[in-house]
Amino acid sequence: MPKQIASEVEKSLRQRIAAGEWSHDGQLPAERDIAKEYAVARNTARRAINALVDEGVISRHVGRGTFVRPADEVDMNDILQRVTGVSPTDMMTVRRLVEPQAAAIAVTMASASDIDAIVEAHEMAKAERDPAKFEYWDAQIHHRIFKAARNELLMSLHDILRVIRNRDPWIELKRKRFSEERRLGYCAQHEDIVRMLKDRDAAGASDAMLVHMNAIEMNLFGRLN
Amino acid sequence: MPKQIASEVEKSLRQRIAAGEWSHDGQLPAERDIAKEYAVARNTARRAINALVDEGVISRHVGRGTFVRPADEVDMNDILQRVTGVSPTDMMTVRRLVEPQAAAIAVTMASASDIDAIVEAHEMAKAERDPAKFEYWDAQIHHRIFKAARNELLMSLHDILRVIRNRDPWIELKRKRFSEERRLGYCAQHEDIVRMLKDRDAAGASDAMLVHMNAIEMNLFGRLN
DNA sequence: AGTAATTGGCTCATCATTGGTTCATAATAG
DNA sequence: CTATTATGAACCAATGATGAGCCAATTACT
Repeated sequence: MPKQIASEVEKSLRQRIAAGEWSHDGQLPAERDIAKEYAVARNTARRAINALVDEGVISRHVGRGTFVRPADEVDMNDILQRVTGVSPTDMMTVRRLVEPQAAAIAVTMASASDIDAIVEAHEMAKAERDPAKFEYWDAQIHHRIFKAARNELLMSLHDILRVIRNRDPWIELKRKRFSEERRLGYCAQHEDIVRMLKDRDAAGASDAMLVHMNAIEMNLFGRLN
Repeated sequence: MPKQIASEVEKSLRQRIAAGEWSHDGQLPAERDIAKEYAVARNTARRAINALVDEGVISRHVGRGTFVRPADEVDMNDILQRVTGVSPTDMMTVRRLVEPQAAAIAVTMASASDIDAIVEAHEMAKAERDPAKFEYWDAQIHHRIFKAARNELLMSLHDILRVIRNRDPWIELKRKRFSEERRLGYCAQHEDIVRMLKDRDAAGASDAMLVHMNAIEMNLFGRLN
């Protein structure tokens, strides 16, 4: 029964690596030997090893062998830990840095349907007076702009910012500083951004987004940093 | 007797799933085996299973099997999983977007000792001809510039970029495109950046960093995107 | 310097397993 | 009788595992 033997092998290898079995010189046995040890085909062992390589746990070199990679001085988990408690000021600084440029890139990369999707989110936000739902469509506008930039990494970075902003302290902050007046202000700013995107005006989109970021920051802190 | 046998089976399966009978690896027996176990036709077992799939309790995959649906939480780990496979082009786009601005912020936020630390890394890089060690100090320069910007989030984002670039495919790419000539070019560009930082020239630092990013991109791809 | 051995990279044909689908037939409920 | 459900069988398509072979980079040996 072919029940993902590869992932079993992968799990086992990961454990053995973590246990330091090959920490002496960092070299794992040859693929052919690993396959023999687990009594599987070499291709199966390879798939297991591939997963670990993709994860960055090990590295391979033709003619030399497979090696345990020295742990990054900074690993993803540490970053995770740090990033969750980031301050609103830092967040806004980064947003002000990234979002206008993302909008500019979106201008050059977006397809017509990307623009349509952004416009749709904007229309939804305009029509929505309930704070929570407006919040959702607001986030969608920004998300879709990043998506329109067609850069996976950029999108992922934006996702990280979003996740942070959905954490508890942020939700409180946003709720307290929300008003119908401000909602209308945001909508007007979104309108400008969307127009620039439609006009394919990169500099204009970037500027409009910066204005929007500044408005958000003013509303959150009562000042710019 | 055959009256709603399917829904009897469905009920039984639902119970067994809830009881955690297959929670080990989440895999249910093959349809043919379930049918055999309940002594019903495969189609009957299928109808029972269909109901659970429609409910979202389980999911099926041709050639693999039927699985208890893992609770799907879209969180930070998923994002980080995604970013690990990002393309060099996307990476350089983001670096070109972020690093010049980070340099500009660093100009206004850096303490004297922050600048010293950057200068030190630069001196070390200049003195180091071994590719791997130069690579290290090169990374340190950029890292310390981000650190000088004194923004936790910005630093974390940069760390994420670094971790990605320390993955295997990137290491290969960097190694192949490395030469002493290019090392000297990088050093000269670093020199410019450092000078602007010392002079507290934000626009100059940003420009110098952009020049550096473009040089890296040229070396990696032979062109700018 | 040149050669052989080792090692990862890659492709291919093949097989077994598994869900996806259809169909003709039989049994049961209303 | 009619409609629904169950049965049993067959075939399809996707997936994963296998084993074999060859290539290319690197190392080790002569």
